[in-house]
Amino acid sequence: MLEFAILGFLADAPLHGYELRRRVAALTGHVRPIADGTLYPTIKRMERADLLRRDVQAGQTAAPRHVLTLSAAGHAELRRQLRTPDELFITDENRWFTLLAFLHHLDDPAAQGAVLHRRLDFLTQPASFFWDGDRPLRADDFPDNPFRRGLFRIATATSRTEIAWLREMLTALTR
Amino acid sequence: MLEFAILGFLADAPLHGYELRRRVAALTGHVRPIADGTLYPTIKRMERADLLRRDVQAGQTAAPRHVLTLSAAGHAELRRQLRTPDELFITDENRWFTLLAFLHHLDDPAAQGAVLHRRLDFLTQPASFFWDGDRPLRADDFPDNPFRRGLFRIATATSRTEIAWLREMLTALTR
DNA sequence: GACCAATACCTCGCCGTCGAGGTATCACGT
DNA sequence: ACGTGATACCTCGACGGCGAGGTATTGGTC
Repeated sequence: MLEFAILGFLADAPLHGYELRRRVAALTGHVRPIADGTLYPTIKRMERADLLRRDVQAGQTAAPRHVLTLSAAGHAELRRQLRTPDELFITDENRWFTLLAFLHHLDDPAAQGAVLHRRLDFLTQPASFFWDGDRPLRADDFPDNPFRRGLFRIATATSRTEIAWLREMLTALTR
Repeated sequence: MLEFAILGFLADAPLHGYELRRRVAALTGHVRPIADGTLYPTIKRMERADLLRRDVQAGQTAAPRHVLTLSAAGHAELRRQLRTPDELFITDENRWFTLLAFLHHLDDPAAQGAVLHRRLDFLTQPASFFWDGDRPLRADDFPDNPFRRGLFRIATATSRTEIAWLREMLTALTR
């Protein structure tokens, strides 16, 4: 997840770790802040895997900045993950949003459309938060529980908006 | 997270592990399926912490079922977590939805209202997925990136719906 | 009678993330 | 000259969750 976000942001532009941290925090950290102790080991791991290059820039600011640049292998890995994302990236809203933030890096409208289609399929499947055996429960099944009713109301509104957008996008992409 | 969902479902009714697994999967697994190897060790941990009791029911079905019942300490722990949730439960949509699913177990309208208010405060804060220094970027800042525009459109619609619902609920709760 | 799927529970090793600590430099106020 | 806050990077122990394995029983099929 974090690795994916790093690939995405570095594909936008080379950055040093601290700035990367701020951007990742804004994108996902709005929701789930990212710790120092997570970021730097991840960068090291990606460096060892040759996904990125590190150029130390001494001077200027306080501490020497390590400017991170995506390698060719890094670009390839980003495109691979964008083209064939894990199921979690389709179903988990946090991950899906991150995917969407970088989908423009996949320079192939058909492949982009395929990804959007997977999300649309997921959203249009019958689903519920609660079941009675095989019967999906709805808001009306909780007349005395305003919180669960709210849950359904918010989820329905969100998914309607997104489905509408996905249909628009798919029409535009295949035209 | 998983522990919280278990507390919530067992507060609804005593369940055996397998059924618990299905319910947790429907609530969060819609988004993030939960593995066997996560559930059972968690149950054990909670049993050791006296949050729940286990009664083995031999016979009937295939393997002997372990019916799990929330203890008084378990109920207290659930209420404690509902009353003073970690920040992550307010900001992360997945966690927030789980919280909402069980907020009715907090039998105190004022405390319920306080939790809703925290969420409302979070949603009405200025926020963006992307920043240019201190300036939050908007959909119009990405004229050539339909995916990021979509991101903004979906996020805005979701948050509007939820804010409206929260305001309604808060009026109803304090009346 | 043999086989297989479904039910139900369990173990273990691995990995990503967190949180609390630490280091060093520069800018700024007093 | 001194302290403080911001910048920037790093380490390490702990923990939650995953995935791949395993066991045992029941009920149905060939």
